[in-house]
Amino acid sequence: MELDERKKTILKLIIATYLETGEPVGSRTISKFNDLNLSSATIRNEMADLEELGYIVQPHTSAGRIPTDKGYRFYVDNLMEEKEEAEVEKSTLLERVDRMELLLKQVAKVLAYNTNYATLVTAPNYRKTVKFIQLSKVDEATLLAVIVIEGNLIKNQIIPIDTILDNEDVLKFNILLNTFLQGASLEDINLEMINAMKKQSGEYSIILDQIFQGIIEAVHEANELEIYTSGATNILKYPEIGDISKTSELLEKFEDKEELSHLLEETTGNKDDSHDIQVYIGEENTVSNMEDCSIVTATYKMPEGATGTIGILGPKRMDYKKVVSTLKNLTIELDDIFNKRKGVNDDG
Amino acid sequence: MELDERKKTILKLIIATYLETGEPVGSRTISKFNDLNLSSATIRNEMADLEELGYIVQPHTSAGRIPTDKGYRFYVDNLMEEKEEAEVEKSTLLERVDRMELLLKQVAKVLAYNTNYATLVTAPNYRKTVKFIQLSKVDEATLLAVIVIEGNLIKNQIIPIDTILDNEDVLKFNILLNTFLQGASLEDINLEMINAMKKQSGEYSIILDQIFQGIIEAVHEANELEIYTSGATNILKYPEIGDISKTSELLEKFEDKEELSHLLEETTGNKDDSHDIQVYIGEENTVSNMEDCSIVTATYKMPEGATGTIGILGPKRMDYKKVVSTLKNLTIELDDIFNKRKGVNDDG
DNA sequence: TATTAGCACTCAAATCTTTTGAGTGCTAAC
DNA sequence: GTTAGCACTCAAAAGATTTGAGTGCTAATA
Repeated sequence: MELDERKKTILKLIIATYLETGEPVGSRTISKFNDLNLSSATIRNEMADLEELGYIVQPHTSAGRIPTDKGYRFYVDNLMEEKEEAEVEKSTLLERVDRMELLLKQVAKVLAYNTNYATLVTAPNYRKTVKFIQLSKVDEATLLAVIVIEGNLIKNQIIPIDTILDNEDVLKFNILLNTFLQGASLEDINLEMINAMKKQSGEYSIILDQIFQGIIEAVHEANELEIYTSGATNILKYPEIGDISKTSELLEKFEDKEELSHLLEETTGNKDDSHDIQVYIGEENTVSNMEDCSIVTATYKMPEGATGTIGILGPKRMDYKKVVSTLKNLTIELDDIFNKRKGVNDDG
Repeated sequence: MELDERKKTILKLIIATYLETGEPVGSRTISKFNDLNLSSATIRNEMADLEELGYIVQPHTSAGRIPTDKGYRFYVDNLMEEKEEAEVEKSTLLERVDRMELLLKQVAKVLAYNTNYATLVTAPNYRKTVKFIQLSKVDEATLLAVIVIEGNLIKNQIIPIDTILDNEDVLKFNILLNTFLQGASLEDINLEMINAMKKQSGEYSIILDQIFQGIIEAVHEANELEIYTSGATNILKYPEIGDISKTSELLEKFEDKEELSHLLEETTGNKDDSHDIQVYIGEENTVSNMEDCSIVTATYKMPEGATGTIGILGPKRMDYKKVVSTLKNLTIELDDIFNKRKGVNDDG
């Protein structure tokens, strides 16, 4: 059986009403919509069909209907038209920030504030290259290495050393490091490369080993997938997600970057949706404890084709319209910022 | 009426039992302790006295007794002897970290993990002086200022500039900045000082203004009271703290650094306790929504007399013994680290 | 005089019972 | 195909009952 127009209308009304109220929707409620002009009995018949088709379900015999995952899916794919107005207020919220890290933190925050859901943002998976390295003497026993990576990601690393270095030594090391590492991709920087570099330069000393060790650590850190989250406590606002213990587990999961990257991996696999917005409803994602949640992710693009993800985690009964349109606006804004930034760097 | 020994013993047993079970404690339970050899009737009489004195209270007529704030207070001050054993496992948990920021984050984390309460740690209020400043060219339009502060607190600041600088300029600025600012206290670095410095050096340019602006911002940031927290979700584990909405408010408060610094201010005012451990029980702290919580804070010391605070936020029914002893051990360890570090810096 | 056994009493919490009402499916009429 | 009507269902709310841990008081005891 295909869904005819009337069934679609009724399904849409049921889901929209349920999204608003959170209560199972009965036939009487739907029959009251003027433009429908159908009695509750007719609605009941239609509802029985919709239930048979798996779009809605009764929590118990004498209750109204609530959407199934399949119902939500159909709603998101076919029935929901997006809100377009909300654009005005949002565009002012993102301040220009020239450090990617701070920018993405802010994105997560703004989004959580706007939607009242938990949000997560990953840095783009761009090829991270070293802009430059700066080695400085902090005191007799300590060096500081600062590594600036394309996108102004900055890593500081304290390097304890055994030997006292004079400024000339430090300068020499600086030149050595930058000669070899400037422009190098972080993935390429490993022990072998550094060994090669040592050989080629003819330099060798224990100090150099210590310094390289520090650089490797910093590079390793910089190369880790960063995930920025915000609004975790919003999860508490939606009791349907579960009892305290379930919510608590979910919250802990949300604090665990490992788990989150796992989640994002899973939810950004297939890019079949328009505008790169992905909606994962209920059990469509297989992470445990999240079967009562939906996850909406959007992909933003950097000029060189690198992409990052913005995600929203909320209850299945989520305001999909708002979330999708907010995400769209935000990715557009982000694309914009990255492209403008690129422009500044190239032209100015 | 004064508390005689027997009353003290009984009060102690009541509170200790309540801390374990979380259930109101009845006379029968207490009378079963062998070394007491009293009937429940006698205990009842004593309990009636203790209630009249305000140390315990009945949640309802036919229930056992639970401690009042006054009861907890007496327990903490006079009845509780501390656990001393737990030391062994803890001392290995703190890795040596040479950046204060990372160290304090780790302290918060370790403490939360050990106690299952929410924890907060403030950086010490030491006189922050500039160790050195490093200005580097990121690209044509951008400088990076790195400020290293005593205690290896590192601040990075991106400074956009209008004019192209060559390396010589940057070097010149570096020397200028370090000549004037090395060893300066952050509080002293403000616009006036910088203006004076400009005058005295005879340097003047728009670039310098932009650089100084950036430095001032970074200094300002570095000078803010940093609070590191961990284990916020532990709050969810103690249902007695309140229903979801109350817990949620508490959690949000715990994410708000402003609020937390307010809280810490309040709870570290009077230092009358031994070993600088402060216990604030229930309504003893006046922050709203925290009347069902207790806060235990400890003060750690840096060599120059600067101090910082470690705090634990948990339910009134908290394992005070464990918390106090854990905090003591941790402050000792911290004192140790700071003193050793100082040693390294001075001697090696 | 302090302690205790005994007993009637209290009251929250657990359990069971009843009522309510929103909602359904089915049928017969339109 | 639509709808009015009606018997039926069942979760949730409200009410009634039972249970049991705990109390305070009194009178007997050491």
